[in-house]
Amino acid sequence: MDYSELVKSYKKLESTQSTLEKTEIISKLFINSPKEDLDTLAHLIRGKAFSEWKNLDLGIGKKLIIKAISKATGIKEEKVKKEWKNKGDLGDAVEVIVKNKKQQTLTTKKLTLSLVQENLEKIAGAEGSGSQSKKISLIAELIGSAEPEEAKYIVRTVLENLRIGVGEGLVRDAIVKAFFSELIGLSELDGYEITGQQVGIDKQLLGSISEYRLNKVKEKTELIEIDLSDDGISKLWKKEGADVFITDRKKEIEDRLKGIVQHAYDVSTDFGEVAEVASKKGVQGLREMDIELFRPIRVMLAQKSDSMEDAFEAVGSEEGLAALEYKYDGIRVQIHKEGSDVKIFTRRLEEITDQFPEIVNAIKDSIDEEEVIVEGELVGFDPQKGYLPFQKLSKRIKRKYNIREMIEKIPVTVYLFDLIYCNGNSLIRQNLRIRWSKLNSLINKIDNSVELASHLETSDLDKAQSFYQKALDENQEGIMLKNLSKRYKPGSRVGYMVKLKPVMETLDLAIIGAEWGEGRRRDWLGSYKLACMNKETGELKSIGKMATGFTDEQLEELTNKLEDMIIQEDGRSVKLKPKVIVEVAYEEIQESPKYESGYALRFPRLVAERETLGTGDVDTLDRIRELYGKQS
DNA sequence: CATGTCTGCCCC
DNA sequence: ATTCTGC
DNA sequence: GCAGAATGGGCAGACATG
Repeated sequence: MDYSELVKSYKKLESTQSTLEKTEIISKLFINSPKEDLDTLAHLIRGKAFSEWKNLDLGIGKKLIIKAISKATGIKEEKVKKEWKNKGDLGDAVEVIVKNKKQQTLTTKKLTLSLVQENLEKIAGAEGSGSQSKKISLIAELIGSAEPEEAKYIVRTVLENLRIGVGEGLVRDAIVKAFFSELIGLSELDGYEITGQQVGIDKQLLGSISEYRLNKVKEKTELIEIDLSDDGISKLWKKEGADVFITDRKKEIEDRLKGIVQHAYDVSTDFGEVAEVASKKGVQGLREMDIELFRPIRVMLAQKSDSMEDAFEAVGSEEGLAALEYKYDGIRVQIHKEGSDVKIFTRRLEEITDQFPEIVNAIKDSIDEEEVIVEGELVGFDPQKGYLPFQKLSKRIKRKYNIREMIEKIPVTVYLFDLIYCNGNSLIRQNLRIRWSKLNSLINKIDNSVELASHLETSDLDKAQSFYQKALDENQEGIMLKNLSKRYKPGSRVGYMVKLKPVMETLDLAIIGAEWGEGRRRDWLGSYKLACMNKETGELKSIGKMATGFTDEQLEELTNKLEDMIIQEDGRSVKLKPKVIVEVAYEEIQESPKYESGYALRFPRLVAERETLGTGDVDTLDRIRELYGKQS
């Protein structure tokens, strides 16, 4: 497939916000794609170079892209940066630059999907001395062969930030639409006992089915009237002689198909594979895809809750019963074991087995079952000092050297809370009650670094409150609440699993700088540098940046106000007269190697603008120190 | 060889 | 991680 | 309610540079 064809679709996707339209555009691409491009297409459509589980990195960021653009076009880096600031997007910038350049040069070779993919693979494979310049050359080569619009999307793809509003859900729906529009093989779906070959098409889908496909359908189908819904089926197409019926239960069937595709993706984390199986083996093929040991599946995520009452409301079963667990401040891990082989994965499916050899051993000792996948939180825990802050634990995550030394310096414990797979059986469709009790039964409770998460099943709010308090007293983040009758849903933020954390005090801080935004924030200052007051010297000291919590309206207002206070501009960042004071929420104060105050905020976000305050009213460094001291 | 810059579907 | 936005 | 987008601190490692 020519890259230009994909680019046409990118453009359309970027220009509409309608999910139906987007699904339609993507599904057409899938339908028209040659078989050998399906895999590449499935990744590129989301702006990803590779499938997630493969652990391939491009190692390219904005700084190197600027060099590549400069190299490909002969435009100075400074000018590229200027255009970037101008457009609020490096892709938009390169488009303009290439457009101006094109007047002088002839286009070289035509870009195809496979050529783009090939270069991306070469980029990921480059390492060692001189590898950066090699990567830059490979990108420059693509940009050099690209039409302006193609260059735009190549740059965005390399940055893995396509900004066209296509995520996982849309690709899933598009796969359903592309390969199962006709719903041939309806009989394979649970609950529908249908023999023969029929085609069910919803009114909404009619617009998208091509004449060619319709005729194909006619060729191989034989009309049988089936009452799929309580209301019966429409005869519209029968009158015109097509063997197609319109069902009012389209949504149900479609949801079922989406569920099948979703499950296939959840266990494979690879839309390329899902698309290929859907195309070659159909629904049955997808259904046969299942969890495989040592191939991590996507984890289930929790929603936020504001109070214990809300939390119980969200997850409580009929009798108001819920499972409560500590929310440990560590790393979410999924651990696979087969005999004496153990692998540890993070929630982004990165493997961190080598970093935690003591956990590998402890798992072997704690679990006798041959094959399991368990899930838990890996926490820094020192028997002498108690739980360690996340910052300490994080020193171990990406470590390649001195691993042994760190086992003693930063000891860890893993608190298990879920069982996903056991001896050939996936448990994700089982409810939590079953998964938790089975997990309990297979953990040998011996004294090592593997424990079960602190867990309480109750419907009593008072008991829940004291459990929550206990978690906080032990320096954990809060608690999780889970519905015991619900299944494991990979990759989803589900409402029946919520987290509850205390509301932190807020700080009043001065805005002393900012950075111009990108994408939807291209016209606004999108990130704000904050400072507290050193009372002794009367100086404002930086304490971090804040970039979330405001509405679009607030962003616009703030930008307008702050534009008049710019003292100095340097590329994308501006220095500001400290006039605007904001109330900022955060989760924790951390020691910082980066900011003047020596501290930084963990997860800072805007609460409100404090229009009545001036720089004399901002919180002092002394107060920050005091709050920091109170944390542990 | 020491230091600085950049990167990460990084971890949170 | 958090938060807002549009569907 | 969901998915998507835009952004936070800080860590180790990999290269580039001098």
